[in-house]
Amino acid sequence: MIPNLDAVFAALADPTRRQILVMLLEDDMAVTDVAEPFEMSVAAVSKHLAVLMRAGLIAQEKRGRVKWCKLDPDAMREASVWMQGFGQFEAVDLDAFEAFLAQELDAPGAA
Amino acid sequence: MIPNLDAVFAALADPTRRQILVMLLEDDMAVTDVAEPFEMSVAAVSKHLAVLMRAGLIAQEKRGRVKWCKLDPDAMREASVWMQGFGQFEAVDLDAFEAFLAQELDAPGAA
DNA sequence: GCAATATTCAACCAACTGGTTAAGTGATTG
DNA sequence: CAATCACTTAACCAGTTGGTTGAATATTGC
Repeated sequence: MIPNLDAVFAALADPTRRQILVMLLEDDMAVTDVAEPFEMSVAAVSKHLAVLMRAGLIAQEKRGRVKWCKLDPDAMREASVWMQGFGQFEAVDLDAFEAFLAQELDAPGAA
Repeated sequence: MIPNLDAVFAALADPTRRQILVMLLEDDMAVTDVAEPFEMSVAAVSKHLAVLMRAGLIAQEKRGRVKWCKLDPDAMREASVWMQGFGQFEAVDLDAFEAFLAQELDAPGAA
């Protein structure tokens, strides 16, 4: 799947949406509960969730009349990978970092 | 400095601006040269550069009548740090990763 | 079946975005 | 000095965004 960086970054550019993502980091939530801490209508939050959906940042699953929202970390990871070329780890030896990652992926949790 | 995540992500949401950043990864460039590969006016590119400036993603320095543009990686690093909580390294042992970073920062390039 | 709940849809609005062209501002060069 | 070059600003335009309210659509419980 080609990550739509336009949609991902545009979705992340709004503070309400970023806060929603942080909330979903804690736990999956219903739309109404996502909307609760915000001083805006449920319809507005529903639109924000649609934006996050289109960007692939969250997934939604309808059970009964409740739609559960959960993080979908793939899209953000893709965006993060795109960023890594820009000096994020400039103080770190990149080859060693890649070797570290390879080792971790070979024997996860073995460190 | 508090990174303005709104501005950084909004700036990254446009493909023209991302391409400009990639170009600047190669080398610092004058505004006219940044504009050359794009099928739009220099004025439009100048506006894109202003957006990247406001986001802190690039720096500009005027020498004579030429304004040189260079990457300023701090803002993107801040945004990247924000993202890291969202499962980016979920397949990786995070404690080991932090230890790796600490070691790298102690003895940079010694690996 | 009816009322309440959960969520979205539709229409609307003000503000912002990304582009245009034309004019303005400095710096350089002939 | 005058023309040119590098770049920004201003005014404008169409399309998008982020919010509103009110109606529509399921689903659930009494």
